[in-house]
Amino acid sequence: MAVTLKDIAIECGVSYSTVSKALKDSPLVTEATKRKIKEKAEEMNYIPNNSARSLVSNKSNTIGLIWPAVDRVAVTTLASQINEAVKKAGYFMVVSIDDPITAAGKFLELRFDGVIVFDEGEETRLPAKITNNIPVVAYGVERELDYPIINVNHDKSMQLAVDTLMDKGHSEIDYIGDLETKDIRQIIKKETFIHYCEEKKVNYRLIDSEGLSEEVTSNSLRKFLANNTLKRGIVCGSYDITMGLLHHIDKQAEKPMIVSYDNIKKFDAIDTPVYTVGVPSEKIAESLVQMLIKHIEAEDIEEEQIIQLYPEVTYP
Amino acid sequence: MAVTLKDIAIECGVSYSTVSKALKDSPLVTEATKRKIKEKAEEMNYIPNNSARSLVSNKSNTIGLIWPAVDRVAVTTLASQINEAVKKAGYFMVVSIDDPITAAGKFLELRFDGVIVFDEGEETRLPAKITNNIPVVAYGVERELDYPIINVNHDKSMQLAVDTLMDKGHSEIDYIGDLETKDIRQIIKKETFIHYCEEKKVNYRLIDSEGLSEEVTSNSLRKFLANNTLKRGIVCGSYDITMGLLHHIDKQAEKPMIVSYDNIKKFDAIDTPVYTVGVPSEKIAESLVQMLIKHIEAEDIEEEQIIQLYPEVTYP
DNA sequence: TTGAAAGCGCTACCAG
DNA sequence: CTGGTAGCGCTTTCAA
Repeated sequence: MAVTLKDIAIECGVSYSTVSKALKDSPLVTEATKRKIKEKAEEMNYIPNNSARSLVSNKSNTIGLIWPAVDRVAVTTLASQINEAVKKAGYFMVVSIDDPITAAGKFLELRFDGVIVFDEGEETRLPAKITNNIPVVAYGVERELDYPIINVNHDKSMQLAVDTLMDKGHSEIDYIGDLETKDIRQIIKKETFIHYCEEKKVNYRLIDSEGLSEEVTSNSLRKFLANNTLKRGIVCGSYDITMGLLHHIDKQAEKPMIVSYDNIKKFDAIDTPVYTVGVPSEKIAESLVQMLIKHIEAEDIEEEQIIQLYPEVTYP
Repeated sequence: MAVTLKDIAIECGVSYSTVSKALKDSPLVTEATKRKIKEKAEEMNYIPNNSARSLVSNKSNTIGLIWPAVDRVAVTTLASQINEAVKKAGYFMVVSIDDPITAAGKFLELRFDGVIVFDEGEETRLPAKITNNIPVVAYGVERELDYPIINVNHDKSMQLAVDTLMDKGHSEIDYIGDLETKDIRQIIKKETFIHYCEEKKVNYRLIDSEGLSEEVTSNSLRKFLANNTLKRGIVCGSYDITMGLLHHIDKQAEKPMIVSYDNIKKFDAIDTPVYTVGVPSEKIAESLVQMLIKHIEAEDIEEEQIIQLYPEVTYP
């Protein structure tokens, strides 16, 4: 059915190993034959068979991203940036929104070259059975894993957030975030906020967003605001949470100062200026991909398992 | 490196073709040998090589979803539902956030069994060069394509929206949507709204959301509301646009009646009740996958190229 | 510079 | 019921 090397070889009157070489731009083939073969291939609409290639070369040139929670905006931005970085490295990226173990298993069967996983806790820990067979890099929080993990230091971000507010004279600060959660990132943010405020003698309150999405935050804040008012300095746990908050203060004349976690460009589109803390998402993407490629291309490098990335503050 | 059928065969003292059959649960193998082989395979952590399989059987059991704009909430919901439907059909789904032509080309090289593409206009039209070689189904608007497309009848949805408002006594209606766009879905929604209002002698206004995201909508509305007030009946072009609108009317005591396009469960999470029109996303997913599978499993079925799905109204 | 041939891991067919 | 074997499309030696 589909055009193969052999078909091209016949058309060109050469052997199919020559065609193979020509199409890979091998120096072992004359420019003239190369050109002829390439033209024919194009004309015949040749599409390389990755399965065959992968079978013999043990390389599929594709990497898999495991991303079960498709719907958080900040993560979405990261995914696009990872896609770009992967492309730049000469690979193709594909994402699965299945549960992590299933996805990783399938990636293995498909003989992908590597996988990136958004680490969210125990449910996203990939078993050794899998990670022994394919390079894996995680994005998350510092924890013991048998594959490298990029730590974006949520704690440092929160300290930076509080410092930023204090610098502007705020000594009373509200934290809006997901309080009742098992998501380790959220826990770290909350805990660090508390400890750091105590250390710095800052008056603080914790306000539960009751989840991570904008809608739940907005609803939860409505209830809160029925009997309370917000302080003049606010730390938000994420982009989506900030959006939920903005529902309520959008039309307010006197706006509070908001420092939000998640350092993504998307904040620029918002009308209300918001300070932002976190590792810029391009840096995270760059770092993840570099690490993974290194593991794919060099066999068992003895490397630090935890890569530290440090947050920055941005003001639009 | 990785365990192969041969390795298992040696361990079990059988031929590797027997192992192949046993692992596929073929009736041609005794239960006893089957069990032994399966156990050994498990124990040795055998992972089938999809490349090899695909090479000989011409089947990868995976389908690709092309989804370049990762960040619209309604679409996100659809993607998860497609993933579920694909799984139920015995396939694995993988998504690419690359541009459609690149993605489709890669899917072809990877010898995936089919592709689903979110059709948004000319830039997402897949060339015959590709579609001749792999079954494709699109989700979008009725248009001429050389592969089947699921039409969710945006026009009918808009009529339904206006009817719903009229039923409740509204004779003045605002439409909030992306007005300056090349996205055919947005155009159809807007145009139908206009024509239908004229036909029904409804007083209407068009308000530009200046894009499809919640943020831009919110900003644009802020400007609008500086000099205007909204009518008591509003049609919103999408879930995200509705969210943008809610920024402004959240705290209002007297709420307008909102009918939003996009029929997804997510609306249930919102505090303000919103009427919803559109084809429920589970139905879209189901339909897309069924169609694709049909094309994968039966060769060139002479089939209607356009599948019509009709909208429903929902009130939480 | 080109060609021949082995072999990647697997399925499917045919022989026993 | 089990084994042997051809061959899927390709890369990669090795020979010519």
